Amino acid sequence: MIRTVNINHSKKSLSLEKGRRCISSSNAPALSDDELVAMSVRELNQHLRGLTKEDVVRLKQRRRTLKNRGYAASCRIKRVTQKEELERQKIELQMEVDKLARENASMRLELDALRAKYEALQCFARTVTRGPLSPGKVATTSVITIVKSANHNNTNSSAPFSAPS
Amino acid sequence: MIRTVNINHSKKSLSLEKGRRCISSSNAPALSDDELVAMSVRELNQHLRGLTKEDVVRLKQRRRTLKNRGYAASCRIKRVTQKEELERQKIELQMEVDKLARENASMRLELDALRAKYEALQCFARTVTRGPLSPGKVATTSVITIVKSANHNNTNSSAPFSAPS
DNA sequence: GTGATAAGTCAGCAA
DNA sequence: TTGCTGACTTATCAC
Repeated sequence: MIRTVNINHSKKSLSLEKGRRCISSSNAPALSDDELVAMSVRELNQHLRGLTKEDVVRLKQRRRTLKNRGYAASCRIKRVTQKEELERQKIELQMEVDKLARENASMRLELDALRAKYEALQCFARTVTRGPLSPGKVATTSVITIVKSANHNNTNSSAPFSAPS
Repeated sequence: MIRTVNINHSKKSLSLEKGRRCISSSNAPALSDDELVAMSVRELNQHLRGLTKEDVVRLKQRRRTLKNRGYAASCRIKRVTQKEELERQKIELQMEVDKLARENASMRLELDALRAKYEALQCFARTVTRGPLSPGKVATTSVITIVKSANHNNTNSSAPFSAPS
């Protein structure tokens, strides 16, 4: 749904003279939309001198309408800005989730590896301590074997030296 | 910015008869807005018999305008729905971030504790192996090799049998 | 023709 | 009075 929007929608002049001054029914110079909308109330009152009460009302109404046009525009801009902001925050959060998930995974690996190493060392320590007779070859073999299969067990078996949390 | 909106904005009837049938300039019964907008083209054509070309155009235009009114309404609804959806997703992501961060923190603690335990055990193993008898250099060397492959941590190693965490 | 949407108009609220 | 926003109308686009 791609839409190529014409930028032609803008500035429907409320004065029928395409945004430039003109001579109204009286002798006062009329105002362009831009001038009228940018004018302060005090300035406006000065331009109101010598106009029909009806003309005054009309001019004020035109000013109000022009102002409303601007309000509507800023309202729309605000709306899209807020939406973009929400989307931006969403992307940001998504990236944070990804980052944390990666950290999490790598820590989990590290934890598992360390657990395996710990168990291996613990096994080794056991053999060493309870076998004062022939500690040599048996111990070495044990350690190497365990290390090679070092990924399986998750939690601590109660062991002589361990201090489980 | 809480606004109590009047639900009074609705259903400005394009037919000037407050939404009920009336007798038009010809003898055909006029249609309410709801009827007109819900009507299929075929049904509409049947109601168009015996009307001025001008009336036909007017009726079709009225139908189009009524349709547009509906389109505008669904456009607004869609807009707020999407915004709510974005906010919902944002909250969801935020919760996921929190959850992952908690997991992360607890794993980090666990990791540190395990590292400390590992170091303690390692210390102990070293003393035992190189202590009383000379129990085979091979075993000792093996252990030390494994120890070196452990990613070195800064966590305080304390007494051999202490139970950190 | 039908549906959607940007811009503009108006009503009505809030400050 | 000023600013904002919901509903409506109109113009315009895509299909």
